[in-house]
Amino acid sequence: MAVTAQQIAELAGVSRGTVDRALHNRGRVNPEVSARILQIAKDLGYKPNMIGQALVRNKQVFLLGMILQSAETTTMQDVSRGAAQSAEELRASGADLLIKEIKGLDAEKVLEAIDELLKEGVRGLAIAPNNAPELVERINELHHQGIPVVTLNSDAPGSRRLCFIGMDNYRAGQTAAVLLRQMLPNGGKVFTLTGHLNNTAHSARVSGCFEALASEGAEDIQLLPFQPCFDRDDYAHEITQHILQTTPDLSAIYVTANGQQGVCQAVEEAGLKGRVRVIAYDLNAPNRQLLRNGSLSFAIDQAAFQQGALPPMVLFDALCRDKPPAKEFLYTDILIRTKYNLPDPS
Amino acid sequence: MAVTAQQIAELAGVSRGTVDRALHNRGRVNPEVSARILQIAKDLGYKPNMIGQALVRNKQVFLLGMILQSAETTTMQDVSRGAAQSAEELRASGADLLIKEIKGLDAEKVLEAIDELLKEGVRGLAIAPNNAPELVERINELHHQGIPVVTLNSDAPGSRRLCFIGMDNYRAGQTAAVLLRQMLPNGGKVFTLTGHLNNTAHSARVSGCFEALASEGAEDIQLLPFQPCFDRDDYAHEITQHILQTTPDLSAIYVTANGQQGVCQAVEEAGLKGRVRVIAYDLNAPNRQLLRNGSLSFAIDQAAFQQGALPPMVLFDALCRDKPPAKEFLYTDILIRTKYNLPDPS
DNA sequence: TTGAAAGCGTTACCAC
DNA sequence: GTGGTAACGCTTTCAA
Repeated sequence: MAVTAQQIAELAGVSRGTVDRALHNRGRVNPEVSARILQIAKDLGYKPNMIGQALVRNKQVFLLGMILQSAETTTMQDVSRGAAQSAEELRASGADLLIKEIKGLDAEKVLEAIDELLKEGVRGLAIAPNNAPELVERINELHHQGIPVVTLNSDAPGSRRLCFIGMDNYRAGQTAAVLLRQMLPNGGKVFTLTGHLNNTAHSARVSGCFEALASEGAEDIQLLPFQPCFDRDDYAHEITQHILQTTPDLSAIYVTANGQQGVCQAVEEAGLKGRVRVIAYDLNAPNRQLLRNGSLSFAIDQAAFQQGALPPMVLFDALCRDKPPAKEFLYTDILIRTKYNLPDPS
Repeated sequence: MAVTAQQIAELAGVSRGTVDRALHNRGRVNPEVSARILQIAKDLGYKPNMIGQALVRNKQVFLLGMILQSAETTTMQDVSRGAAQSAEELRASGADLLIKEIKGLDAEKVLEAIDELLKEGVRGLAIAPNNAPELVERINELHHQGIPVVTLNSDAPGSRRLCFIGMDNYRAGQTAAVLLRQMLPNGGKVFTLTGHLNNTAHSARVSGCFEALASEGAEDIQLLPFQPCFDRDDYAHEITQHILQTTPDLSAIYVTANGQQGVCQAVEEAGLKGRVRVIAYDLNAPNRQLLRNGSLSFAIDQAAFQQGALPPMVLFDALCRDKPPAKEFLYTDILIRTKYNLPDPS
């Protein structure tokens, strides 16, 4: 049987209440008594019983909050499902998770959501900031108020967030490079289509790929200058049509953001499906379809479920178990998807 | 605030004890009273408080058991880590997990471990049976005794286990086929090296690959007859040496079991590293090294951590929350590894 | 500075 | 069949 606070109290010749105050440095306890209690606790290897703590937490209200932008996307829906699972598990520990979903990208709404959640009394916050530098200051304020913040999916660089949980886009780009290298043993021309030029995730996916190919000495793979399509399929379609005309010996297209449907459509219309290979990101419904019909060779997927499931747990551990995250960057897995290793759509 | 058994008791004009018996069909309660209680509970949407239940479970002893064979392998160590994490989480629900690790494959020791765990009083069992048909009967006995059994990593076909948690090896084979197809756009000769001819996992990996290539109409990929190396690197080395001599235009080697080190060594000795591509299974230390130095193009990895983490949760949900697993086959993810998307070794 | 007691929600046990 | 009571381990509050 595990050691209880009651046993320590008896050994120290004091009451449970005193033991509790001593163990948690709540003050109002004689330093000598406190020292004796701490010593006994250490000797006996006292670990507070999580269920007892949960019971007390439960009778009060212990809230955590999460704010998701682009909630309408497949990726964020997976994130949301992961968060829901953690919420369920946290309920067994006496904590509740409030999730605010925001459609599209809107830093203003995020700031509002933060205020609302604070009003509800959340003790910690998980935010998917998605390249909104205006949030950095707010995150720092929260840190100052003692409200830990975890960023997920995309980071808020320069802020005092507790940690970031998401994919390492640079490594994802390197991974794409390996796939290109394996697909093109004899070299070839590769065109890269990116989303936004000022999006750090998209940029990292490009540079990771380019630099990995360079460092592998893949001179036979010729990288054409990359272009942005602003996440739009119509622009992607137009750009791809043009590239296919001007570069008839194109071997592959690397798409770092949305636009893969426009790309694949243009490739198919040109009768080049299967000959011009396409690599894209994320495992949404269109990409599942494109993988199945062979338009897409590979999709690089982020572990979105994990990105939702981990943050609440990290916040809880930091707040209730005095266990800050092991690392500042908790990178989630980089998943390579083909038509045969698709997980069940959830 | 959530509905409590106490509130139901007051509304029904009975005591908590009666409510408890009624809600859990423990008998010794007037059918009419029981019906009234159940009706009220339903109307109020009563959900038993998990923390209260955990508290009671904790004062008794609630044990689950897990038995792992081949505990010395990297894969099983990952499985073990996953199980340890679940054990930690389950402690917050008042349950304990006992893990028995067995080195190598030994059905006799598994049977002994089952007896030991039963003597300790486990209420459910997770077993990695690894192709030991002699366990089927024992699993059926356990089922008869009301002890649910979950198989993990490998299944016990024909037994009354609650469910299987592990990789779909046939789909993994299909996934390997896609990788081969992508690497060999112009076709080529592929040699398949398997482990044991009577190992269902190895066989499924072979047939999944062969049948996927056939169904894709990949006639330009010529599949040489496969051979077993009995999981031994020395045999694999010898076989590969021979194949490389007799088939100088070999394009790739597909290794479904252990032996990849022998294969890669032979390829390297023949000066064919990078020209003859190799695909292998699992992400152990040697494979990490082989991926890094380019000997291995891809490793197909099973989500071993999950295979350890899920079974205790499934057993707990089935036993304590009356939630049997959603499906008979809970397939874990099929992960494609390259040198750049390796997870941190844990 | 300390102690005593209440309370969280459930289940188990023992009277009746 | 039923109800009352104790118990789990912790935190909190109030009284001393």
